[in-house]
Amino acid sequence: MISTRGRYALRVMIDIAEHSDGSFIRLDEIAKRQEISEKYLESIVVALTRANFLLGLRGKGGGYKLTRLPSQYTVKSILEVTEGSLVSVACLKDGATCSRKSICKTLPIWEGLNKVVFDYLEGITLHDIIKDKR
Amino acid sequence: MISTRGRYALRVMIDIAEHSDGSFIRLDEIAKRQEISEKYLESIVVALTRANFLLGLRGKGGGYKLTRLPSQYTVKSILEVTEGSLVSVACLKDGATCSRKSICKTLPIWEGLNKVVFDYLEGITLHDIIKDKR
DNA sequence: AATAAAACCTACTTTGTCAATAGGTTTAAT
DNA sequence: ATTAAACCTATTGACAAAGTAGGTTTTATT
Repeated sequence: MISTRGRYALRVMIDIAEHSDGSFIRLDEIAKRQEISEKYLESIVVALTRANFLLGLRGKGGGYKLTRLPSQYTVKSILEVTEGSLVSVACLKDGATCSRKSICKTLPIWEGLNKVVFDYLEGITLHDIIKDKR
Repeated sequence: MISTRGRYALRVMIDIAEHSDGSFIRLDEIAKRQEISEKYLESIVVALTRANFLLGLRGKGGGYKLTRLPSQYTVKSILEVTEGSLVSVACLKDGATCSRKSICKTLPIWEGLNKVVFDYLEGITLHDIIKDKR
């Protein structure tokens, strides 16, 4: 299940990619366009900035812009930065330890599911999403 | 994200499919083999029984058995019965209403994700899981 | 230098769901 | 009559998601 955090993050990235003409874009503009609470967006954008997905400029005339080309952002990377692990099942989380791991008949199913999801989300970039519009 | 409910349900179904010789299998045996709280399993098995995935027999000598062949249960169907909607994103839930639906650039992505997940889980049956063992 | 506008930071609250537990009731075989 | 099983109802505790509130720092402009 992908939460609002990740979904909003993707919408922000798309919004910036679409409206970017080299200058910085203010968060309140994005919030208005996307009809999302600016305060909530703040916490999401922080994650994107810390991961160097966005460059933030403070003060008057400030805002955000992309640090790379739209084709360099996969949907998967954006979701991972904002949601943490994208893994579909607790058994596959990083520190997960399970005594039945070696005998579990369902584990391979979850690994397969994971792969299918990852491959799909890795195959889509910001560029793919905005290309028809701009 | 698939929760313990659905994952346990799948393990129960596999367990019954593997140990079934036509007779009923007691829940406390399953719970012991699978190392899952019997009480918790109860609430899960109720859902499977109500959906006619299992047949329950009360009283001495009672237990559970499958109502169909293992090849007739897809992983998707088992998860859906126990987890409710398997949908990966709230926007796609049944009653979901969103004013941005028609203009949303991310919606097609979630629809695609859904399809990928559904197709994968629909392609695996109980029989596929147990076939090498029995 | 003062001011305004923007990002940035910290903490809190509310809500809801998951996971599990507890204790009792009904049914069926012996 | 007794025992063993499924079945039913209610409750709890923990945790995370979603959002809110209020203040601090940085930068451009006047």
